[in-house]
Amino acid sequence: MAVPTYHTLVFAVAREIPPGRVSTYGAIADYLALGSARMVGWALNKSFAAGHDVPAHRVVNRKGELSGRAHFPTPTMMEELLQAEGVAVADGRVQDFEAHFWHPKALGDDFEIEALKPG
DNA sequence: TATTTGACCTTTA
DNA sequence: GTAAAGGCCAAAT
Repeated sequence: MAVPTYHTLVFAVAREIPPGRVSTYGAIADYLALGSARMVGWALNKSFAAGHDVPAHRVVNRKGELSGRAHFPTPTMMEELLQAEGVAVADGRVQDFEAHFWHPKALGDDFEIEALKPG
């Protein structure tokens, strides 16, 4: 966390995703205005390996599909967590995805500064 | 130091 | 309308 790399920003934004809401790789990438959506998913992959407490289960692809479920400890963990938060998931897809969609921009323009503050 | 990979998105045929 | 390929850029090997 000492040096704000791309992961740092992705982790910070992912952590700020409110429960019961889901975001997309493109939304995070667009908010960060860096790299591309691929990097977001790639960064989240390391989130578990690095032991970060990042709610990666709240991040899905543009179609609302749980594309990253296969990378979780268990393939059903992602779906279980979302359902536990009140997000309806069926067949590996988020129901009413647009209704649960959440854009990082909702945090405000000062978030990225707060995220980089040492804590 | 150079090459390969990656939980995606957008555009064109 | 569906299908395929390209583009994006950083991190690990």
